[in-house]
Amino acid sequence: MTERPQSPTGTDCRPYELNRAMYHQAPGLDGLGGASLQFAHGMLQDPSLLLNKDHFNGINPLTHQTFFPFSGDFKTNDLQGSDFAHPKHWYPFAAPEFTGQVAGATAATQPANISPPIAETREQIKIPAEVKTEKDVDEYTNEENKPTSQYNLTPGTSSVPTGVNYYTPWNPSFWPGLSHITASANISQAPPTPSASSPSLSPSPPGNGFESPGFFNGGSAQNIPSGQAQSAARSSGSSSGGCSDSEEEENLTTEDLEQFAKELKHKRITLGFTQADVGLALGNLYGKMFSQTTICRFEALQLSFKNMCKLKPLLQRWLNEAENSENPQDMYKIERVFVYTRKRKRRTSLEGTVRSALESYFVKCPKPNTLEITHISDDLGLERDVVRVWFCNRRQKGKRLALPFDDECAEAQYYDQSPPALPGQGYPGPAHPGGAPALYMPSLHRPEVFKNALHPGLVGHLTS
DNA sequence: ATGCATGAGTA
DNA sequence: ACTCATGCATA
Repeated sequence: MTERPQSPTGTDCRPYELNRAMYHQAPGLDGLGGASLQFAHGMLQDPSLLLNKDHFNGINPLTHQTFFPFSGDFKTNDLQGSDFAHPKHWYPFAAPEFTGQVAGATAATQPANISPPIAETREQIKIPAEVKTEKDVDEYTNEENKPTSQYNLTPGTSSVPTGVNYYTPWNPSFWPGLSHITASANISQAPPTPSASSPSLSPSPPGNGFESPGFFNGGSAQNIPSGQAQSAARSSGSSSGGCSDSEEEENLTTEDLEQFAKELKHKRITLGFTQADVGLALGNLYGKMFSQTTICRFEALQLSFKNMCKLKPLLQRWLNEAENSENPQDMYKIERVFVYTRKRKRRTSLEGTVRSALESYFVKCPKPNTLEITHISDDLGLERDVVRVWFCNRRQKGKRLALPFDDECAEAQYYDQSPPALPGQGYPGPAHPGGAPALYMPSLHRPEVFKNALHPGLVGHLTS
C-alpha cells in the first residue's frame, strides 16, 4: 500500500523506537489493543513494521539524535570554590511573571551558528504588526491573556511598545518601581535560595539597570562579533578547553556536556537563578533568549548532542558572567520580547486511553503515512493534525529519551564525528557536518532493558 | 518536568 | 512531509 516515502531503506527503525516506560497508564489498553490490532491488520501491511522485535530491541547505534546517558557524577572540582561558595546577594527573581517561561521569544530557531550577530537574532523576533491579534483569539482570551498582561511589565512605561521589544539596552524605566531601588548590591537581603524565589515580590528585579553593569559591557558577551567573544568566558568552563563556538561543537564530549550540565545546574541554583532566569539572561547577554523549557532540557541532557553543543558555549559564558559579576542580578534585567503574533492552537490534552492507543499505534508503526494517520485519527476521533503532531513528538521524544544506561557509554565517541558504520540497513551514514543531526547514541546495547521499558500492554503485543 | 505545538530547514 | 530546535501551557 502506501509506501513510506520517508524510509527508503525500509527501516523505520530508529533510536526513538526504544520505547521506554513512560506511559504509566495501563488501563484501557485492552480495548485499545483491540483497536490497534485492527489497525495493524487493516493498514500496516508491512510486517517489518509490525511487532518486529528487532525493531525495538535491536537498537543499533544509529546516529540519529542521541541522548545523554548521564552518568551522574558531579565533579565539583570545577566549581571554583570562591564564587560558587557564596551566593550573591540579590533577589532570586521575584516577579513571578518572570519566573515563568519566556513568551514568544522567537529567537529560537537559529542557525546552528551561535555567533551570529545579535542583530540578526533580533530580527527574528516577530514583529508587532499583528500583535494584537493575539487577543483576537476569543477562545484564548479568556484564559490566557497572560502574555500581555503578564509580560507587559511596564504599564506606565512607554518603553515597551506593546508587543515588540527588542533588546534594548538596559532601560531603567523598564522596571517601574525599580528606579528607587538603589544599588544592586544593597538589595542583598534575599537569600538566593531558589525556593526563596520571591514570587510575589512584584516585578522588582534585583538589579538596577542604571549604571549599565559592567557585566554586559565589560563582559565579552555583549558584542560577540561572531564566534569570538566567548573565548573569554570560557575560563571556568569545565574540562573542555577553549575553542570557538563552532569548534567547541566538534570537540565537546559527552562527558563535557554532562559535567557542564551539572555544573550549570548546581551553580545556577546556588546563585539563585531559576531556569527561566538563565534563559532570559541569555537573551540579554547575547541576544538570544531561551525558555525555561530549553534550559531545563539542557540541564537534563535532553537535547540532541548537537543542540547541547550549540548551547553550551552560551551557557558557559552566562555562567562565567554570573559567577564573576558583582551583581548577577543584572543579568536578568530582562526585556521580554514577546510578540505573540500568532495564536497558538490551544494545547490539546489527550486522555490516557487515547494516549495509550496512540502509543499502541506507534509501536506498530512509528511513522504512519498520511493515510494511516487519517485512519488513526478517525479511529480515535482526533483531529488528523493532532495525530500527526503526536507522532512527530513521539518520535522526537523517543530520540530524546535519555537512556541512563550509564555503563560504559561515557567514553563512547559516537557523536557526529564518525558514526560508525551502522549495522544493518543503510542508514544514511553520518557525514553531515551541519546537515544530519549528529545525534549520538549512548550505549544502547541492551534489548531487555528496552523491552522492559515498554508499556506493559505493548510488550505483550511485541513479544507475542 | 513534560506534553502538545510551531516553524525553519531539508529531503 | 519529516526532522529538529524550541516554546507555551500544564500536570
